Amino acid sequence: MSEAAQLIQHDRSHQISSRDRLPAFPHTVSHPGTRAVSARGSSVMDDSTDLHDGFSPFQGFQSLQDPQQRMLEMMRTVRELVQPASKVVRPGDVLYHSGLPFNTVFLINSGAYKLVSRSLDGREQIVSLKFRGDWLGFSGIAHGRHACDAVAMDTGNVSIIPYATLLEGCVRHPELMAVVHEAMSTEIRRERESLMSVCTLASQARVAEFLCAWARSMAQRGLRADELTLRMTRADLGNYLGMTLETVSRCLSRLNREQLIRFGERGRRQISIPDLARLEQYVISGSSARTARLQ
Amino acid sequence: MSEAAQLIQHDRSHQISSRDRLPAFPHTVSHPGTRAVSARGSSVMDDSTDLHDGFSPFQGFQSLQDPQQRMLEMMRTVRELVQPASKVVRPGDVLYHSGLPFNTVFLINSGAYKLVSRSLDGREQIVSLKFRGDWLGFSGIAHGRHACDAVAMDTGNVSIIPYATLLEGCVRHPELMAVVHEAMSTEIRRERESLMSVCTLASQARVAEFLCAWARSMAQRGLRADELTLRMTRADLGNYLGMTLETVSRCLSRLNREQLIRFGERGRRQISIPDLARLEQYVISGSSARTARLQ
DNA sequence: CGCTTGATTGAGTGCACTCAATCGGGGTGG
DNA sequence: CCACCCCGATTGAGTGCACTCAATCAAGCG
Repeated sequence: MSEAAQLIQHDRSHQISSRDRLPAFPHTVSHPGTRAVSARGSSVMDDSTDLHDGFSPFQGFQSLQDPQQRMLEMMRTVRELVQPASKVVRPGDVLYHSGLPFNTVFLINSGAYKLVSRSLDGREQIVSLKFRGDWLGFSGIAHGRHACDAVAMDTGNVSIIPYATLLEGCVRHPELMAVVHEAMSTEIRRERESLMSVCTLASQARVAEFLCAWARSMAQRGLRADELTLRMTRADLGNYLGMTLETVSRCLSRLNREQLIRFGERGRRQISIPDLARLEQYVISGSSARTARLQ
Repeated sequence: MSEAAQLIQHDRSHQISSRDRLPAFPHTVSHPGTRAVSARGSSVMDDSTDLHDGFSPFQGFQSLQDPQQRMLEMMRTVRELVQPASKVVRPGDVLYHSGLPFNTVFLINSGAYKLVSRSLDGREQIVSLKFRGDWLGFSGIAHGRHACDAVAMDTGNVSIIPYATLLEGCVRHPELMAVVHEAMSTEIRRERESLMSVCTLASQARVAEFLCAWARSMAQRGLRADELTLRMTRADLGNYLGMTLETVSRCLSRLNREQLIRFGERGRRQISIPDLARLEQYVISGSSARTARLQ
C-alpha cells in the first residue's frame, strides 16, 4: 500500500451532518481500469506542437471541444496513462496536511474540497475550492512539503497519483505532461481570479461573483447551475471571500431580498439563481473601483 | 521552529537594479518573437557557465538547501538545456498582452516586472510581482492565450523560451521538467500568500508584511535587505495590496513615525528597515482576525 | 427536552474609503 | 534663470461600509 494512502486521515470531528447517507468505505481503494478506455485514442491534447505555432482562431486548441468534454478527455488520459488507485473520502477527511512531506497528488473524481493555508502566526485562510477534474497537491512540489491542508467538504472520490509516477508518465507520454502543465496553469489563473475578486469588489458584489463562479463551474461540469448547494458554513465562505460571516449572511439576505438569488427549501445553504445573467450584471455594476486604479 | 514551518515562509522574490535614470516608454511593445540578443545585455546577466553535475532528475533541486544557489542552479540548467535567446527590456515594455496567443515563456535574468490582470468589465489588478529567477507566462498555457499583461517596471533582461521548445526539452531532460514543475508550484504558492495577506491582515500590517517579504527576498539573493528601493508608485502598491494609494501612503507614514521603517534621502520610494525582526513582529501582532475564523 | 452549532439580524463603532487641498521634484518653455 | 506645469506623494476632513458585539432563531442530536 502506498504511503499516499497512509497520509489520508479520517477526521470526523468536523463532519457536515445529515448530508452523507451514502455508505462510506473510507479505506477502500478501487481500481482505475474498471472504467473502459474509449476507443478513439488520439485525443486533442496529443499534438502539443501545433498548439503553439502562434495562431489560434478562438481559445486555442480548447475551442475544439466544450469544456466538459475536455475535462472528461483529460481524466481519461490520466486514468489510461497512470492507472491510479482511487479512494473514497468523507466530509472532514484530510487528504494531506500542510508541512508534511509531499509525494502524492490527487485528481478529483467527485466531491468538493477546500485548501486551507496557515501562516506562521496562526492565521487560517481558505485559498482555494476544488471540484471534479481539479488536481490537489501541486503546491507541494516546490519545497517537497505540502503548503496547505486539503479537506474534503463532502463525500467524494479521488485518484491517488504518486508524484514520481506522474513524472515518469510525463516523460513517456508528452500528452500527459501537457495535461499536467495545463492543470497547473489553470490553478495559477484561478488564484489570480480570487485575488482580483477580493481586491476589486465590494463585499456584496464579491459574494455575487462567488455564486456566479460556482454556477459557471457547475455548468461546466455538466451539473445544474441554477440550484447551488453550498457545502460550507458562512464562516468558511467569509474566510474564503475575505469578510466576516455576518457580512456574508447580510449580503446573501440582501441578494435574496433583491431577487437576485432565492433560498431553497432545504436550508439556507441551498441557493437558486433565477437569472444568472442578471446576477453577473450586478457584479459588473457593483465593481466600483474599490482600490487604487492604475495610471 | 520546525523545518516545515520555515519551508512555508513567504518568499516573494524581488530584485532591483541600481540605475534608474532611464526614460519610461509606457506603451512600448517589444516583440518576443524577435530573437534579438543584445550583446551589451550581458552586464545584467549572470554569466557563470560552469556545470553542476549531481542532482536527481526527479527531485528537482530540493536537495540543495541554499535558495540562492538553488536559483542559480536552476537558471544554469535552463540555459544549458534550452539555450534560449535573451532580450533587454526597458521600463514600461510589455512582454506579452492579455488575450494574445500564448507561445512563449520568459525566464527573468534581471529587472522587475508586474503582471496585470484585467476583468471583462475593466477592473485592473496587479496579481503578481516577478524578479530574477521567476518565470513569466505560465498562466497562458491553460487556454492558449495569455491571461495577463507582463510589464517591465525597470531595465532588465529576460530569456526567451518558446513553449514548444520548452516542452521538447522537458521530454528529453526530465530534470528540466522538474524545474518547470517546481517553478509553477512556486507560483501557485505565491499567489496564495498574496490572497492570505489581503484576506487576513489589516492595511498597515499588510504593508508591513509586503516590506518584510521584499526584504527577506533581497536577503535570500545575497543583497542588502535593510535598504529597499521600491520601483512602483503608491497606486501600483495600493492596487497590488488591495487598498487605495492614500491608505498606502498613510500606512507608510505611520510605520515611519513608529520607527519601524525610515524613508531614504533619495525620495520616499526608498525605505530602510532598521530592525526586520521588529517589523515582522508588528505584522504578527497586527494580524487580528480581520475575517471569519474557521471552526 | 436541553444542548450545541450555524445563521440571521440589530446596534454601534472604527477603519479605510472619497474628495480635496497641498507639497515637492523634474522637466519644459518663455 | 524663473515660472509653470505635471505627476506622484502626503495629509486632512468627512463619510460609509464592513467590522464587533450581542441577541435571537432554527435545526439536529444526545
